[in-house]
Amino acid sequence: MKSKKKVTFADIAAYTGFSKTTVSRYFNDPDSLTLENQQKIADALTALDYKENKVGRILASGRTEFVGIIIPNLYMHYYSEMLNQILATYETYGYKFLVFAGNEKADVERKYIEELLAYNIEGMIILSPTIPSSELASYNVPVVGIEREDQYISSVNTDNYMGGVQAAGLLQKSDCDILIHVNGKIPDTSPASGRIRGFVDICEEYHLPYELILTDLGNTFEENRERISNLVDLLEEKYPDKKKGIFIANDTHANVLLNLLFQKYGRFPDSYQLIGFDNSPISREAVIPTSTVGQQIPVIANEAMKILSGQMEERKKRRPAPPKEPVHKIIPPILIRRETTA
Amino acid sequence: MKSKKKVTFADIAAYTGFSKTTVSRYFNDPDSLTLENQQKIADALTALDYKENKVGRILASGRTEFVGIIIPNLYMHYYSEMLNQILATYETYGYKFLVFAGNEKADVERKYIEELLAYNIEGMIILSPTIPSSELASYNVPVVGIEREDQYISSVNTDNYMGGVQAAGLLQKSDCDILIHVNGKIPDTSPASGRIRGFVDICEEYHLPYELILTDLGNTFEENRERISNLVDLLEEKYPDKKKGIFIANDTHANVLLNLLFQKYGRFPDSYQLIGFDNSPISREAVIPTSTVGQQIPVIANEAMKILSGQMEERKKRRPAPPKEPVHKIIPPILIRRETTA
DNA sequence: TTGTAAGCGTTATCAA
DNA sequence: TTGATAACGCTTACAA
Repeated sequence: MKSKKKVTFADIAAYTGFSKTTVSRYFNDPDSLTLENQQKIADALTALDYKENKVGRILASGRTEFVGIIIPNLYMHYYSEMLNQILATYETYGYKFLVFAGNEKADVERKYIEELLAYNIEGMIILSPTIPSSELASYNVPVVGIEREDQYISSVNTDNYMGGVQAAGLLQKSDCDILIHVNGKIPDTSPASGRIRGFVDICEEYHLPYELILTDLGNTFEENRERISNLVDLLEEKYPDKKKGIFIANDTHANVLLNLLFQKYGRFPDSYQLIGFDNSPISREAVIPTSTVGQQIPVIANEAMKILSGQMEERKKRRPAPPKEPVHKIIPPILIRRETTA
Repeated sequence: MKSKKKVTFADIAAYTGFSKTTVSRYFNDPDSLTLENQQKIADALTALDYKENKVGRILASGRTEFVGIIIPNLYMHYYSEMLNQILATYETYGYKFLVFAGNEKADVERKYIEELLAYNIEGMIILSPTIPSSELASYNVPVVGIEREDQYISSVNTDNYMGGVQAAGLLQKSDCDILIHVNGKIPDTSPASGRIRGFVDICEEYHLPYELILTDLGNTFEENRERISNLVDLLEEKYPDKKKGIFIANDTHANVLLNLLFQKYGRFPDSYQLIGFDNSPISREAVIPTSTVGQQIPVIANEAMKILSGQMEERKKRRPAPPKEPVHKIIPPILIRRETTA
């Protein structure tokens, strides 16, 4: 509405009679000015309604305080909640976030990374599984991956193995006749594959009858629904009089399964036990609150930024320590018992 | 891994024998160079492995191609999906997004806006209802609001009035004895208040018996659940033998209500009809697919960027047109009939 | 079609 | 404790 031109250090300098340098110091090392002069500059700042311009600062100092985020999408609760928690670290670490949703297309994500680099981002957090960590590492910028393949980059992951152990253990306690783990076809390099190993190890250790159903459950809700419906038919045919303990890949799928059972029986039948993964909102909001292996998303988000910020700060030092080996932080899951298990 | 120092236009200029200006022109107006020289520069670029640095460009040109987004949170589907769709406009408009989740605290959001301004963002999209549009307008940057008070800023909103009309119309068709609209206490300035007016107008026009229940339903799932449970008790007491047609504030609340009924009756009872608002994923993933007044989120996101980009481009012109009156775009909702209405 | 030179708003270096 | 001056990497008149 009012002033067209922006107020700069030069204006403040002219107004106060100091040099631009002194004005700069007021911001970056105020103790090096006398209190009196600090006050003079402070007054000028308000008198002229100075607004800081970080672009000049970036150019001169090379520090953008930008962190790039590549996320597969935001319609899955897991990702949106993770992004939410990462954004919240702004209060702690002060880094701003440039966010791209890559939709798991490698070339698209590559383009986004180029773009991020052009803005001199200081680091990246990668949730998308698409681009191999070897390539990410070659960009020569601190990178932290979350729940993705992480051989050549630092990462924060849920202890998926323990999650599988917890799930199998819970089903064991509820006297199931047969334990079933339903999941997609997960590559061994993905942290999520640990869930399967944890589940199997417990079943083997305690000689529990179990079955692994590793099959693509589809990418849309309709596909999920149809395939899980088929699964239910299959299980009821194969184990008609048995109590079935099901550990399913995530809470969204658990919800689909639960709804199918409810529609069929009007309640959650005694012949089933069910446990999901993630502790997504849907697990609480389902027709019956669903048991789940909970990921500690706020903890994961904070650890990721802690590691990243450590690496970014290291780089800014006059004589940075040589880049260390990638750090891999494992966060334990929290078993959440609700109404779909005894 | 390799080069420490970055390659700049000066390096390209030295390598090719051209000036920095010519190199710059290669990027911004390539046709002004001979094809031969274009090739020379292109070769140098790859030979030296040049990576663009947009910070210099921003400083010199004043154009950041940044758009700031202030969003209340990401755990509500509506917001995360809207953000998803806004991010997707990058492919069309090329603007990058700096995202903050403000959690509806006015002073926090103000701080974020200051921060955004310091990075010379060219425009803002505001989803948060917290800061009055009069204040947003005073920042002197193009602003588009979405589903919030918008007197002094441009905006894109769902046609909430029509949504209320559609909901009441659908309930009317299914022969309900009493129509009930459940909503929070919405200020008249919020676009969402139109839903109430649309609902009431139809009821009045067709002389349908109706009741308005405008009460705070709480901010957490547990609060929602308790208050909606009380609501059900109330309704069953007040209208024991009547067919109740309920239009409720949003799909999350509709889901809570639906689950309560299912737990009570083992199915969706004939004495109810139910319609929500938004077309959130939960409306499809509920125990019974739920009817809803659908918001066209991708359309809204695109319109918002269209309006914003128009205003931003206008500002860049040599002689910008005087800032016009705020534009208010209304997007019709789409009635989605599923299994909770006849 | 190409070049010169002056910025853009800070910070960094060296001197005073 | 303060200041002059030179970057930072690019764009943009204006000239040639």
